[in-house]
Amino acid sequence: MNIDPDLCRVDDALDIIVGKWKPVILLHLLKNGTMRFSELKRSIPEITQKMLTKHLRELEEEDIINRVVYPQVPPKVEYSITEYGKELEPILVSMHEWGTRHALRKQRKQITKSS
Amino acid sequence: MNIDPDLCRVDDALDIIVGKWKPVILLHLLKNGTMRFSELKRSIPEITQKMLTKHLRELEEEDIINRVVYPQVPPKVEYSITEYGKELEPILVSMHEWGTRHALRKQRKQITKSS
DNA sequence: TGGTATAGTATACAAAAGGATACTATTGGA
DNA sequence: TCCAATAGTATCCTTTTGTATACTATACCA
Repeated sequence: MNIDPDLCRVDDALDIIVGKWKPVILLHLLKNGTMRFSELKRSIPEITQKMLTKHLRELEEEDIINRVVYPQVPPKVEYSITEYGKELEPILVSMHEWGTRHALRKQRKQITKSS
Repeated sequence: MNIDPDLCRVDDALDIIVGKWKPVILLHLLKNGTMRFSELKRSIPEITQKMLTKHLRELEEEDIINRVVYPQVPPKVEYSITEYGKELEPILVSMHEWGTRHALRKQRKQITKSS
């Protein structure tokens, strides 16, 4: 099956997935169901609050995740994948599988090069 | 099936596919088999030579495409997908399909908003 | 003799993405 | 009375990515 390059919609999908922390955010939510902002932050220690907020907002904007604010102090905000967002899972899985093979291949290439 | 976010290899795959013109370059090569530099350039009129060269070099570096130089003047260089690179096709196809649905969804959202 | 074609490089610049750090409001608890 | 916890903003800076434009070598053709 061949995609006509002029009607290519790959970029529409990439726009959603691309972002330094987006895949890992999505995987955490797919794995754990519902998570608070602070739980996500703790699960991805290297991310800054700014980037976490930014990526969550972008994913929410595209209906990939839900954001629920509880009006209490200190604040509580919960994030979860939408049903629509779950349609991304097979793509993430196949990218993870391909990426795993690719990482191994590069590793082998390095070893043969240095020997 | 759940991917452990800490062992996530999605980014390894994204690193290869991401780049403003990479998907469209790959689709052209998947569709047409072998193409010369100038054919690709003509097929993607808005791309600059610099970006075409850069993306082709990066794809070559990762064994996704082959580059064959014919020692003649004016120069002739042919590009084609490697067998390994063809393993990316199912991922591109599913991203294209998801992207198509997503574009339609956004379009519908726009229409209902404006009416 | 000068123009065309090919597959690039080189240089400078603009825009987008990401990072570091400090700051906010509010309430309960020590 | 002061500190901790939560979910953010605001500001400034650096890095990465992409664009614009000019330039190259060489052979063929008119």
